[in-house]
Amino acid sequence: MRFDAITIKDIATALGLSKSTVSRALRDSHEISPETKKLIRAYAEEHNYRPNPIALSLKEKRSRSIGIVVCEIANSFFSQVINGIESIAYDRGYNVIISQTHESFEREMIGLNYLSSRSVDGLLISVSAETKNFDHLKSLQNKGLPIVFFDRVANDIKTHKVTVDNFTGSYNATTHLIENGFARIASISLSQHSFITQGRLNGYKKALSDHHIPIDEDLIRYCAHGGLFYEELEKEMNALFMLKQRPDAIFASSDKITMGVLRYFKSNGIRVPNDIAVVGFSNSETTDLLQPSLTVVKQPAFEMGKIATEMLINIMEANRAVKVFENRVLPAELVVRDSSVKRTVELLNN
Amino acid sequence: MRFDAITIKDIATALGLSKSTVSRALRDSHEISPETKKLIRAYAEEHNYRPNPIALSLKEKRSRSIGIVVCEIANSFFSQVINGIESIAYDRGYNVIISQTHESFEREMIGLNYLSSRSVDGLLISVSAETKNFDHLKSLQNKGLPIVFFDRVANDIKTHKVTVDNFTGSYNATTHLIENGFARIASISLSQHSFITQGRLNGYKKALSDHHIPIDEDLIRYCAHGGLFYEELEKEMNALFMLKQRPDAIFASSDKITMGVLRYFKSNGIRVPNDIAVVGFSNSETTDLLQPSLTVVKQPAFEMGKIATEMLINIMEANRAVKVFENRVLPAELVVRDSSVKRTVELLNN
DNA sequence: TTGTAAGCGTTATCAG
DNA sequence: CTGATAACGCTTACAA
Repeated sequence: MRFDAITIKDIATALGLSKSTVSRALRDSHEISPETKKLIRAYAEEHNYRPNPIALSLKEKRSRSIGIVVCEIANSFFSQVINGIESIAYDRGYNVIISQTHESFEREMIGLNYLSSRSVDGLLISVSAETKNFDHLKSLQNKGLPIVFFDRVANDIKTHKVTVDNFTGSYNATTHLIENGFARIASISLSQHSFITQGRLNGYKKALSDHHIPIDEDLIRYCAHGGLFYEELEKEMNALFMLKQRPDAIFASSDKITMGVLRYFKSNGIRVPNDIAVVGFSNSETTDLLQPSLTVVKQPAFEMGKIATEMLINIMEANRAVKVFENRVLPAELVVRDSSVKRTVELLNN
Repeated sequence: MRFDAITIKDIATALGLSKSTVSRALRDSHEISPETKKLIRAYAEEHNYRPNPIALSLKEKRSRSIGIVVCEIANSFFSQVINGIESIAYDRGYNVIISQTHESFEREMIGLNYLSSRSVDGLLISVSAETKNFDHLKSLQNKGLPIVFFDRVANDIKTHKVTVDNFTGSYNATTHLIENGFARIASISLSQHSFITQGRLNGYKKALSDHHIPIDEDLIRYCAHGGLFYEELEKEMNALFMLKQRPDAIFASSDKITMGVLRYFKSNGIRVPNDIAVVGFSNSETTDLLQPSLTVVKQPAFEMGKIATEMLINIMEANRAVKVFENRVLPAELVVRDSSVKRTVELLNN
């Protein structure tokens, strides 16, 4: 496909045929005689002919590629989603191009610009923690770009969406803490305006009120940059630990934040779960190896990627404009481990 | 850039000029009068004109994109490398397309096929654990595709390479274990033929022999698939623990394998470092939070990505064929934590 | 059944 | 200073 790439034209001249004949033969058109076909295909095979996808894109005005926008591929949740996306996309003949925002709105814009200029045929996006305004996405959609949101969605854009049941996930996690004897439960999450924060916070609050525990706004903290910078998280944690009444448990609502919380405890000599219990959203594959093993709310990330991609391809390949959109909500799973259960003396030595 | 994308032709007809004039004005050619330029640029600006990169690629026979092949983006080491790659690539006006092998030779071939057919202008690759034969890469290179290897390189392909000093990294890790009183040190690494296994194993062996410890081949194990499947690793670990003389320390030579080893110990109730000490190659950002905190050999992943990309772009943009290649070796850092140091009684309770 | 020509968006060459 | 034309690789009316 490079310097010496063979083209249809080359085949045509070599065989003394026309470009169109060759093109048709290669696409197995019925209007080409079997012998000619055979001849052409043999030659193409022998010379390892590969159609030039760039020329095709130009002609067909589509690239057979899907753009993905996530904050960080280093985040287990997102890398699992990406694997799900790829598993479907490749089967359906699409390739994916990944763009990272690193939780920055500006980077999101740049990435989006690139992807759309690069003529992706569709977009799968989980917006950055900083993103409050969705006009840029609306405008892309208005220009005809099919978009499907996953995880961090834009409420007011009409399209397919795949999310996890943030409310129930948090509700269960919080309830679990309450049932294990914790009552001053703090919450630390992404930026306040974020879609997932809303759901997760509501689940947390509902669990508290269902158990007649008053909601203390001092215990509810946010990280505007998703805890991508440790300092951001540290500030919030410090605030929490300066309270006259310290929390006895903490519910962390994203992978990055959960790890930051543990790091904070470690560097400040705060022991889990003795001094404070922890439950966090996380899809990391090593949470069971942590000290102590971590109770997590786990999302079906791979599944989410698959579903989002199927939805997207459905829009892309639809003959008429899709008007009715689906809002798919997947269950989150609570995995109970040691970080959220009061230790008995026996366990101390392990 | 989609359905309603404005083109040079549109501008030309709207302004009653020719395509060439518009094209030239947009590229700020000196042969266009200031007024015409102004007019055209104003119109282009107003209508948000963006050159179509696909048309450009077709014309220029290059896509301004770089292909990346790694085993898994979920692996911290590789996601850090990718961030390094992006940091340079975007600055120099290149975009990146990522392909994952999941340690499979077949997938590597498929990905490579895609990337080359997609006309990437250059390739950055760390081969899969299964890859023993490099003919496919040689042939791509012969077709004119610039390639730079990082981390897992192909020895017999002549091009730039960036690796870490695997030998010294392992030597230091092993020496550290020896100096801390361990003598039956096992090694578990990627497939035997892999470039990095060779270096890491040699460092391990040299450290042993420098300290007059005999090399016991029973203690040297390999994971042909890089420990991507836990069962693979479990088998090797079982073999190790079936020995009459069990190892008292283990040196794990990749991120995935290191985590697998810890998981093995955890599920078999083997305590670290009491029952066995552990040092492993890892770039994971949570190794300090593990139980116990993990002593690691850490690679300058981001740096490696940056350097590899600079090298690649140098080849791609060179006016004459590059004949002299560089083999850059970066230092690995040993981070000593608890998993490799015999515990005193005081430490037991934390 | 096969060939010719136009077009996708762009730039380069050559005229004017 | 500006315009017409060809070319990149491919598909597809339309002609033959």
